Formats: sequence, C-alpha cells, structure tokens
Amino acid sequence: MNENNNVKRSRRGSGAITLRDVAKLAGVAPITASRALNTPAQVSPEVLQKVLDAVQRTGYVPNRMAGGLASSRSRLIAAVVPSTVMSVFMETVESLNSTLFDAGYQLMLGQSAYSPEREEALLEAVIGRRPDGIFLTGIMQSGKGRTRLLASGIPVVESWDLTPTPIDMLVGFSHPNIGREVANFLIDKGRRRFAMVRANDERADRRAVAFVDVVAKRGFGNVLDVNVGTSRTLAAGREALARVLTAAPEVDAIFCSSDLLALGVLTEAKARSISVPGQIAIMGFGDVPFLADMVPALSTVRINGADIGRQSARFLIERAEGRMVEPRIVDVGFSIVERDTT
Amino acid sequence: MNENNNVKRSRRGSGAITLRDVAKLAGVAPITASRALNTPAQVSPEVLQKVLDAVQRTGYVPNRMAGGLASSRSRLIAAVVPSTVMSVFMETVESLNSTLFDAGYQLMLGQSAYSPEREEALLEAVIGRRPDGIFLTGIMQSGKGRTRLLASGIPVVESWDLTPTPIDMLVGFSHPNIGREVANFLIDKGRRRFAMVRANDERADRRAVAFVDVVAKRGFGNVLDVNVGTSRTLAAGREALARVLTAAPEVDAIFCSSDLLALGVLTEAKARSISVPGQIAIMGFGDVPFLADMVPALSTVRINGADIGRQSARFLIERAEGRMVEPRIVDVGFSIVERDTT
DNA sequence: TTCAAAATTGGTAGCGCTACCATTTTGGCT
DNA sequence: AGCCAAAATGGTAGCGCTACCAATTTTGAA
Repeated sequence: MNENNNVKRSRRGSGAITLRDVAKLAGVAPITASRALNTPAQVSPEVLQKVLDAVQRTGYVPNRMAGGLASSRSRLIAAVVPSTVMSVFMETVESLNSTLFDAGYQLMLGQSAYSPEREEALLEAVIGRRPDGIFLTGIMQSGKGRTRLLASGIPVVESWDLTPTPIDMLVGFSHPNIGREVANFLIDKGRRRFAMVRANDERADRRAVAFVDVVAKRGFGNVLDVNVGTSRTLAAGREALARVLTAAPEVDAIFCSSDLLALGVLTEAKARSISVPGQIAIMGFGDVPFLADMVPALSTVRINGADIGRQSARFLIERAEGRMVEPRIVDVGFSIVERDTT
Repeated sequence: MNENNNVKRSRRGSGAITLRDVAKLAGVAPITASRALNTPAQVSPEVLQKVLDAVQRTGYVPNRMAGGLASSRSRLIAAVVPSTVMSVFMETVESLNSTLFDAGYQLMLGQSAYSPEREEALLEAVIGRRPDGIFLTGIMQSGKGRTRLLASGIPVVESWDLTPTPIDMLVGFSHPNIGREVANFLIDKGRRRFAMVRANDERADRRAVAFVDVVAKRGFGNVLDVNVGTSRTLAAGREALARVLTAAPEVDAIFCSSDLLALGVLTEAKARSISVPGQIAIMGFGDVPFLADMVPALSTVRINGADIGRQSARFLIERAEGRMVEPRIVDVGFSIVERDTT
C-alpha cells in the first residue's frame, strides 16, 4: 500500500490539499468525508472525529468553486452599489454582508458607478459567477438588464425604491411619499418659498416631483430647482446655496437630495451668516450616522439602511435554500427627523 | 439530426445554457468555442463570428466557477475590511475594485469587524473561494492567520501600514512617522500642552507612541491620552473633548485618531465656545472627502487611499498573471494638510 | 512542386466536489 | 433467532469548463 504510487501527478490542479487527501488520511471514502463536513449528522461520531482530525492535520480548506459547481449552489451573493465612498448605501451593504456571512454566504461587490455601459459589463460578470442571489441598490431600469436577470433565474432583490413590478423581490420605500411628506412638513412649519438642491438621480427626481406637486397644490407657487449634476459633494452644496440666493433670495426652505449636499448648504449659510433655521430651513436625505451629533444637527429623512440590508439578506437566503418568499415586496418606510435646521 | 435526442437529461445541473450548447449551435467543438471567447486570436474570423452569433442568440454567460475550477484561476480578488460604514478604507476599496474590474477581476468583500474570531472564519471562507489574490486592510497580526495565508499560496497585499516582514506584498505608510511629524508640526506651531483622542486601534497606538516620544524629547511634558474605546463616532469625539477639558483644561492641541473623532472634538469645542484654533488646535487623521469644504476646515493627515487601492490592484493582477512583483513593499507616504483648525 | 512550419480545429481527461443510487451494517422488534 | 427498516458508508458519474496533446489544414519558402 505505497502512498506514493501516483508519482507522475498531473501538472494540472492547484496542488493544494483536497477532500481526497483528507479522506485517505481519515481512512474513509471521499464522499463520506464530504458528508462529515457538510452534514455531520449523517455520519457516525467516530468517522466525524477522524475526518475532523485529518482536516486539522492537513489544514484542508474546501474548494468552494468545486463545491458550487457540483451542487449548483455557489453560496455567493452579489451586491451592486453605485458607489462606496461616503455612500448612504454602505450601511445596507454592511448589514447585508454580516447577515449573509452568519448564514454561510459570501458577498461579491460590484460598483455600477452610475454608468449604464459599466452596468452592462457588471451584470455579465455577476451572472457569470452564478451567485445564489443578487442585491441591487435601486431598481433595474434598463429593459435589457431586467431581461438578462430574469433569464438568469437568479433570485434578485431590488431595493431603495418601490415599484409594483419588481423583477423578483423588493425591499424599499416610496420616494414620492417622501417628497410629499417633506413638503407638508415644511409648509406646516410656516415655510413659504422653496428650493430644491439635487444631484442627477432619478429617485431624487421623483421626490422632487411630488414635493413640487404638494407645494403647488397648497398654493405656494413654484419651487426653485438647482441641479448640481453628478457631484454629490459638500462643495457642490455650498455652491448650490450661492445659486439659490442669486436666483431667489427670498427662499426660506431648501430640500436637498442628500445629507452631504445639505451639509454643504448649511456650511455656506453659516459662512454667509445666514441664520438656520431662522432665515432658511434645511432638510437633508439619508441620515448619515454622524449628522445627529453635529451642531446644528441637520434635519433629514431617515432611511433605515441596516434594515434594508438585513431584510434583503433574509429574502435572498430563503430563496437560496429553495423556499418561497411572500410577500415579495416590503416597504420599510422612512421617517422625517426633525433636528436643528428646520 | 434531431436536437432533442437527449430527452432524459440529468436532473443535475442548473439547466442554463452551456458552452456546449453554444458550440453545437455554432457548429464547432466546445473547445473551439471556448477559444473563440477566451483567446479570439487563435480562431479564424469565420468561426469567431459564428460563435459570437451563437452567444448572442442564446444569451450565454460563461460559468466562471467551472472556468475557475478547470484553470485554477478564479479571477476573484478578496478584500478584507474592518468596516464599510463611514470608513476611510472605502476610497481604497473603490479604486481597488474599479482597477480590478477593468482587468477582468471581481471583488469579494469580507468584513472582519475588528473581531479576531470573525477574522478566523472569514479567512477560511475567503481561502475557500480560491481567490487569485487577497487584499488586507492592515497587517495580519495573528500568527495563525499568517501561517494560513502563507500555506494557501495565494498572493496577499497587506496595506495601510509598514512592516519589514509582510506576508507577501505591502502597500502602506508609516504610522510612527505620522505621529512624529504631527508632533513636530504642532510644536512648531507653538503648541505646548498636548492631548490625544483615540479609538482602540493598534495603528493609532503606534502613532501615539511616536507622538508622545517627540513631545517628550522636545521637552513638553506628557501627553493626555483619552481612549474612546471602540466607538469611532462623532459623538465619541464630543465626549472626549469633555474628558480632556476636565482632566487638563490647559491643553492647547489635540491629535485625534480619526477625522470623525476630530470632527466631534471640533463640534464640542464650538458648542462650548472654545476658539479653534485660537485656544485649541485640532488635528484629524484620514482626510475624509468632505472635510476640506467645511467651515472651519479640519486640519488632518492625508492618506491617498485611492492610490493604495490602485497600487494594490496592480500588484495583485501582476501576480495573478504569473509575473513577479519587485519591490514588494511600497510606501505611499502621507501628508499633513494644514487647514483652519491648527 | 515539395515539404516543413504555422495556423486552426478537435478529442480527451481532468479540476475538486456533490447528487444519486447501491450496498453494507446496525438496531429494534416479534 | 429472524426479519426488516433505518443508519452508515461507498461507487459512479457528472457539474461546465480548460490544459494538454493530437490531428488536420493552410501557408510560404526552397
């Protein structure tokens, strides 16, 4: 029984320890070793111990690519995010990742960077890994993308928005509702002349439309609209206030499409000695973590990003394990957080 | 030539389109179709066209798990980050990801959450995917982890620090140097009574030691040390200033272990009408993007996180394609950014 | 025209694992 | 003791792809 009889080992392969090696060392068949590791209840305690010992001694780490290929279960979940830096989505990604990890899943991160061409390539790359689930921040707008996702048969969670026709599952909240509630909130606070500062973002557009609509319906004229393009920076917010002041100095409330933009507006207001909220009320969106502790603390719309991540992870896990999910659409809502700037 | 002759298809498999299907449709052998997609130069233009057409018509997306298993190249890179929310590392992850993506690699994200037990499990999960490279934020301290990584044979980039003995490659900067330079900088600015506000973080500790050392050497007594534990929040910074003021009201310069903490100190100072930098100078660390545009703008230590990501990605790609990397240690340096709070 | 070299295509045999089925062993019951 | 179901173990055949080698066709230099 010479163990070295397979001297002319193939040049292929990684050369790493395989399940075969572990099984041989434990004196059992490979399939038994596999069971010992994956479904320990199916093997006798002695065998389990022998296999575990062999794993310990060899430092064996199962090859998940091989396992995934054989079982058609990759235990990978892909998350597509537009950006990671200073992004309101990271809270979601963090809770998504940690919930998934605890259930034995890995997270693949793709950045779409708000670019359609890149999104196309990203989708191809993502599907190529055969993840057990895909998490999208936002709703897949492109019909091509939807078709592709649908054709892949992979469970999908869209998020951060609401639509009656998701690809598959959905965990989000209503942007128009936010626009409406914020408008009502500000009007009820006695504000009369409104401006919006927003970056290029389809969701912000829908908040804006609803906002404008309510303002008009309640009879407070039109809303000054300042678009800062693609830059979601604090600096863009500062510049935006300058533009607001030039175009309509009488504005007394500004709804921004992100907290960072709002922080910029607030910063510029302070720099110009404009009293907040005395002269101008400022409202952000997203509730990034440190906002609450600043002085003045920014009023904003709070989205429970961690909740979205957790809920999405649960959905994806359920589906990955073959169970159905019902209902497939969850509205996690939002809340207006009144602090010092309104 | 009935295509439906394999009626009793196996119950296994995903049922998705495979390379075989594409090859059959294009009228070539599977291996030829594989070459058409992976090394098109090795195939005649007509065949290439036929295969591409077949891909188009079927919507075929190659299974990267199978490809990875066969070729021992997963085209996956794993990144391990302590946290993603409001983290100074995300700039690095973003540039890492985008550089990798352009070269045809995918990013797997693991969160160690500053916890050793979790790091252990994470490492196992990461190695199990057989990534072509691993990016670590920070240096792998645990000997067990080092051994494991070494044994895996996977190229590793450690980062965000410097050591003469990295596991493999290293892209970082010197924390002691930062401590020293900041100390000298503040002393040269005329500051005399120092405090440090820092979270539990081994790297911050080393900055602190060097800082204290310089202060002592130049004869300005000891440095008040305020530890905020694991909370890296703005609120923690505010509370920290309160503690500083109680313990040593004469302090005239505070070096914080993160920008967020510094922002908290600054916020509390403002709340207490303490003039900055008149009475107290404040220095952060990391240079998060929006800092520069705030009023007052926080002085800080700038780390080029994007550069670390890009450089690391290049290293990892080089190694994944089988080329050597020399030198394996890169010091990307840092810079003290003087703004309004010093 | 001749023939070797280069270009193109194909066949085979895995990569490391698990689904599926077959076989052997064990234990509980009459 | 005898029988049968349940528990434990094993064998085989892939998962979908590519490395490696072999065969064929094309090209170009002599």
